[in-house]
Amino acid sequence: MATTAQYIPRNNSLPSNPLMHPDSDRMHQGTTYREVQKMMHHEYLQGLAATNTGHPMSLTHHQWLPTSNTDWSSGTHIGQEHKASVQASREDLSNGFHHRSHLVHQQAQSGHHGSWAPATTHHLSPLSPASNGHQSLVYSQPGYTNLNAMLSPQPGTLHHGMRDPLHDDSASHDNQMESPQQAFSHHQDHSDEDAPSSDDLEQFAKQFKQRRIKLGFTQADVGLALGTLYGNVFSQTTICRFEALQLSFKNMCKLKPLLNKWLEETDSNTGSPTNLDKIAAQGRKRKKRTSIEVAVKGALENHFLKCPKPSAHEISTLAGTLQLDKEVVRVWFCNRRQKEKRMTPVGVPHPNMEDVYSQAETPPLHRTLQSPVQ
DNA sequence: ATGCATGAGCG
DNA sequence: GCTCATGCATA
Repeated sequence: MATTAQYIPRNNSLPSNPLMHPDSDRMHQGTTYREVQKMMHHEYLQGLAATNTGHPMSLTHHQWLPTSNTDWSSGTHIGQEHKASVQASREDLSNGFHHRSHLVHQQAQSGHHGSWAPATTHHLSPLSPASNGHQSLVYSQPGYTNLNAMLSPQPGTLHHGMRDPLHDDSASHDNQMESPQQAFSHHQDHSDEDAPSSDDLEQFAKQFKQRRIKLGFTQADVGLALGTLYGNVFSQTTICRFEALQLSFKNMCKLKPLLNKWLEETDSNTGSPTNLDKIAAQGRKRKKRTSIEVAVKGALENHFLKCPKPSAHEISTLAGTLQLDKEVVRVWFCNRRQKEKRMTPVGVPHPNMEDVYSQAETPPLHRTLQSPVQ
């Protein structure tokens, strides 16, 4: 029953009601982003400018598309004054050379003030008693990279290496990496928010989650709060993925400052009212989620292993064979590829176990650590 | 927590 | 048509 289905009847709330305007997170006119802008310098935002300049309005009208012409897409929204803004970084700053440069376990800050640098080794009791509150809940950034450290990872620390830049071409020859960023030599300027390392992110995500829970917020709350505080609303999904390191490195970098800010703010004024102003439901029409059978999924997986990027023709063929819609297959591959690019690639539950690769034939995966989730 | 989906931006 | 950020809907 990989049946897909029709459109969703779900909700017919109406469009014309400007009051609750659901989405809005997609069209934002920059407002607060200056805030973010300074936080994350360069490229992350460059795509920003082009926010809602002009959408080609779906060239492809899928049947399931909107009947409701509603909001989304038709600008007007009530802005609550803040409304999103950032979102930027849409494009893959292929020129953005420096991301991933962090991969080099530059657990920098060798000598001095090694805040939480050494990663995974000492962050065990992060949730310090709220009593002291300040102190170092505010995760400071590494600030600068110690070149020396970069070049020589300590023997004991080279554990995970998430998506490496060089990809083992063992199986995939096609993968065109976006950019050849060379790890070093990226000047790290001052500011305060510089490119965090993978370890930084992992650490932060972990602590973030702990604090969040301790403070009694759900992932959805946080997503909403970010909207009210900084103008960027995020869904529960995104927060969840952030905590689980299931976003791309770049995306993690982008979100971190925001979440960090929320964290600071939130635990500084403890007991403050939970800004829960739910925004109501959405009115977007979406194709109903296709449920692909396990067997079929297996087949897709196999194809993926052989060829992560099938041609259009290949997709149709496959679609025909599997009795799926071509579009569904195409999207499946896109999603599958995207998963592979996350900080925590597909199935890599345990950080430890260094011996797995002895017999495992894990494809293009490089294990990463990702620890127990919740 | 995750699977499938949408859409901007970019060739 | 792809990548990438993001999210609705669902398991």
